[in-house]
Amino acid sequence: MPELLSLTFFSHSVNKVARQLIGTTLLFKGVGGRIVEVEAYHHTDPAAHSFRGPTSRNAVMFGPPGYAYVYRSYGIHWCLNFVCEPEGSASAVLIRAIEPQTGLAAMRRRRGLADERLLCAGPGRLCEALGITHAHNGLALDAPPFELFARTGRTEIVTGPRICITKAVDKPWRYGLKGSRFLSKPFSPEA
DNA sequence: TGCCCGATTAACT
DNA sequence: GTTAATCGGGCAA
Repeated sequence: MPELLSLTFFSHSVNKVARQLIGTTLLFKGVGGRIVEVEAYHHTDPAAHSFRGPTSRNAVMFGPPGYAYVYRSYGIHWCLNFVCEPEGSASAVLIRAIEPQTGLAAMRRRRGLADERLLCAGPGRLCEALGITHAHNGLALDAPPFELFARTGRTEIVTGPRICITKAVDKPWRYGLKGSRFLSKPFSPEA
């Protein structure tokens, strides 16, 4: 069985952790799969929620690493982030897509009749499939309902510009599993 | 206080 | 390609 991630895994630079998270297995209440796409958000980055300082929404980002930051996007969807770096850095990794592996029936039920490729291909879709909401904001990642298992074997990673942002668009802080068909959007050029 | 916009998605034309 | 759904934060007044 792969190694369970500890909180110290998250205490490094947000781009390093983002890269390390590709291939990691994420389970929430026993449902989930392999992480295939993430994006890094550093507090000095105008696109980050923490850029303009703490608010009630982003408070968790200013706390210690290894905790879940869940926020509402466009007033509709939930998005899951992992807080990284030493406490106070207010940096986090947005989990954008996973490859559905465990609990497919539960994911399909929550998402409706979506085909498997689209079950978790996007931050909003992923949270809906796993049943993650605002109620889980601030939970530790090394204890139930979360389970995170280190990747095993060789992992080929591709990078590119982040998606659906309007600031700091040039930063190549999107990371993906090379060749995965479960990405929210392809990386270009897809090698 | 009010208005605009966004780390999105699905359902249109 | 375009647009609605829907709400917290930023910023102008």
